[in-house]
Amino acid sequence: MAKADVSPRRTRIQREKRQAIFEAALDVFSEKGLRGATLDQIASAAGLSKQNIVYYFNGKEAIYSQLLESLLEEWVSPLRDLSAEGEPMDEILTYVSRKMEMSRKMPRESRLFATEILHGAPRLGEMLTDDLKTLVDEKAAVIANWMVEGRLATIDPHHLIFSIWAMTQHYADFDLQVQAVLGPVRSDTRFEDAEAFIKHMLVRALLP
Amino acid sequence: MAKADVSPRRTRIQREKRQAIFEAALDVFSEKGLRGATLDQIASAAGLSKQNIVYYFNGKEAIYSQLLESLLEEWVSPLRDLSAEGEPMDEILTYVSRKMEMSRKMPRESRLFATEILHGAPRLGEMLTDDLKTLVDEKAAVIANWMVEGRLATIDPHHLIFSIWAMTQHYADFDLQVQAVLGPVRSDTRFEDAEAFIKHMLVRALLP
DNA sequence: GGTGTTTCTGCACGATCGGTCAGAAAAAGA
DNA sequence: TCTTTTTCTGACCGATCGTGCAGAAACACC
Repeated sequence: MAKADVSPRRTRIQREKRQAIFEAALDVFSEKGLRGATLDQIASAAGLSKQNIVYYFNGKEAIYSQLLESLLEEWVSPLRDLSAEGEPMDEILTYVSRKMEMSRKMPRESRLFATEILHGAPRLGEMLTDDLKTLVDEKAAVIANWMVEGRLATIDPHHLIFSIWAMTQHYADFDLQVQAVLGPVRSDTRFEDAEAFIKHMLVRALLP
Repeated sequence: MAKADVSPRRTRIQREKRQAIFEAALDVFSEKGLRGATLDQIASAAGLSKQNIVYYFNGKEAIYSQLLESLLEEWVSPLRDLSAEGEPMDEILTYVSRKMEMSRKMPRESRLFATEILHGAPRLGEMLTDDLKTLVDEKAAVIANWMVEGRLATIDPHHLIFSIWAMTQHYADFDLQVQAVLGPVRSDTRFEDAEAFIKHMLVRALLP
């Protein structure tokens, strides 16, 4: 589907500049959205001229699409790493830890995906119904199996995964609201507190 | 602050047209965002001309701001109705029910607020740090008191509220992803299943 | 140093969008 | 009915934005 570069052969300058553009685009797109962002803003943030941006990417949409695509694999890696071989509760709590770490360290990526899905995800489309669904179904089956074995309490594995997504990503996507409500005093430990809270809830819900 | 109409005196036509514009704007803004939406799209959706839209509102931003403001009170009403006089578990589960009902019946409003906060909420600002913080602090205190009285297990009330926001709104804001993952088969009961799941988790977490 | 390729810029076009304004049309009030 | 106010429209403007293109500048290779 992706008409991606048939020749991934890139010069040093191409690699550097493309990376700089990606970094700048992540900044601008995550803050303003696809339509709110302008090529000038991205160019300025990348320290390049607008025309030079167009030289490396065929237009604004191309940057956006390729940026999304380049981030997708890392974005779902925590779930992919959830292993059927591990200790059930450990695996799930590790998953929560990694998701919270991403909310802390990659809020721009979280907001980028959130905005995309929120607005219809025209650029993800099959990625959701195919790849993501397959991955989630597979991991849900692993969790369901743990429940059958009596190693976890029985709850719906799909909604369990949804609830982990929701709670962890909430602290990235809605960080502004969280900070506004918590105030400056309690806000300095909000990520640690949130992680402890989520894990506490999940342990209570999942202990056999 | 709001230079809102000093005279709320409105003719019948004004009321009807303003309402039609609000309805159309909610459609367009929730789908495309503030910058992605155009006056022509709103006008077309409202069955009016672009100039007529400008006649009733002073520009696009004004529609957006007044729309947000007009929805805010209803949006937080479920939390406002959480009563210290009620039975603790009932009150919290009723709150979840009402939030899920809003995700089901008011997804446009949910996405509108989500996008606004996600992108910095320049139009809410003090509304969050003042009104919302006050409301949440007040209700968190109510819940904390229930815990002191031994009527609920002790967990952090603020993060409890955040987790309810996150889980319930997830099914509105990320409905596309939820549907993609669940598939058409399981998706028809997704709201009922989600509500049951969330309540189950909260009961487990909150039972003394 | 010469040559071909890659990288970058100046210029400018066309499209879109938000907003203005005079005046027409419709409604309300007398 | 006549007048006043409200409502609506057509024409248009300035600004912004994405994009194309010719050619300059920088670079790589021999």
